[in-house]
Amino acid sequence: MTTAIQPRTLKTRARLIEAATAIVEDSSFTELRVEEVVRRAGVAKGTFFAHFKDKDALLDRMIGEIIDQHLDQIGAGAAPTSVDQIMVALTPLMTFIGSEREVFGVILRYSGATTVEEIGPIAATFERFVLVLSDWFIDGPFRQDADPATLAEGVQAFMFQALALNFCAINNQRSVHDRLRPYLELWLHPAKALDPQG
Amino acid sequence: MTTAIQPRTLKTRARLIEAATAIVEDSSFTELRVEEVVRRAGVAKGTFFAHFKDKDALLDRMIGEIIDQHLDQIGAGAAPTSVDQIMVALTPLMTFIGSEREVFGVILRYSGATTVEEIGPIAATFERFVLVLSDWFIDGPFRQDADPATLAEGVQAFMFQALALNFCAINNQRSVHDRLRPYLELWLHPAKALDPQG
DNA sequence: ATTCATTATTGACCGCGGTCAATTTTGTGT
DNA sequence: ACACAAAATTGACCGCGGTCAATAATGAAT
Repeated sequence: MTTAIQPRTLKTRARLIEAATAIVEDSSFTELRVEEVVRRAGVAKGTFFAHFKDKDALLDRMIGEIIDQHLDQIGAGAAPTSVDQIMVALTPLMTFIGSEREVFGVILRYSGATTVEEIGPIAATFERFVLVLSDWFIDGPFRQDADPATLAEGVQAFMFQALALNFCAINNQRSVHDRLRPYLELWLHPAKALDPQG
Repeated sequence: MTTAIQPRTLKTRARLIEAATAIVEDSSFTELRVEEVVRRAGVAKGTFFAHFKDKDALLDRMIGEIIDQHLDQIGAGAAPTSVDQIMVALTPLMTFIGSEREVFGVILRYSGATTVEEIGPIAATFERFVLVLSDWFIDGPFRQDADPATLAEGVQAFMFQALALNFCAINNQRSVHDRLRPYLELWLHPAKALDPQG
């Protein structure tokens, strides 16, 4: 039998990712073209698709890696003790997700996986997001009547709601921050909301 | 000056929409092709793009109309007095949105408008969604410490969260319903959640 | 009826993602 | 060294959304 995976393969894949990264640095995710990637990498078009199922799979990997780096930062800091601190902690990630329509689009498409075996990088980061945030809600100064993971999922939902509305010209006068804060206040401090003194 | 809009125009547009509707009935939104639409309508490809900015604009219109019909139903019924009743009321709309990945995708893309003048049908329905649901939260048996519109936006966010997770193979064992209920319970009945007897 | 500016339609063409049969490269057994 | 099968690469090709200069149809003014 022959070697299952050749060194050549890894080298080519690295070249493709390198080329793609350079393109994003030069312009943006939106303007990334497969034909430009293979041109810079010096390989044929077909080679690209031998390495990535489709263009989105490459973006999935690149964007997933960036999100993971943000989660490293989020997880490394001390657990927030207020909604404001939560928003400060989440800001860099939200800024990235909201930086380009294309990025937001890919994340929305890839937040779900088609089959269990094919859980992509982005989908994985969203599981991780819930794990990281759940820690904040165990014994934190936030509501204790709910499953921490459910609270984390709620924060995720509100984050996307705020970002989606921000991409919408009708109501993008308010910043993502101003939009997210009341959601989180009501979600995480229902008692305080019921009674401002409490 | 000449007539601003010719009868011919309306007729052609109607033929295009008719053809597209027939295709969706025959197959699905996913399999709708512009070339098939113009073939059935008996016009050239360029004509399509003289009537619709792009393919998404047609889908925006078709899907927006369907969502509007669901909102008619939702608005016509009596205001729900429990989370379960809310879910019953929202079920037909959620079933439609979750019926096809393509439908969900178009809605996510078009829930926001690029410019204020270009608020599309789907974006309009989401403003209407908030209006309709806000009515339920004024003087209803739900939390009274929050702006009704904010509560409605929260329901919207959770609806999308539940739908998005449902498209995800990792965790689609739970139904959309089972996923949505705890969110809404915690969102709309924080006091009850704090004290099960209350 | 004829002119003429405006509007609608046409279809060849392009961009770009994605496919696949043919070809080349690679590592292993002899 | 050589043969050979598996793996990697190639590039012509396709599908389909979208463009645009050229052409045709329309209706108002005369």
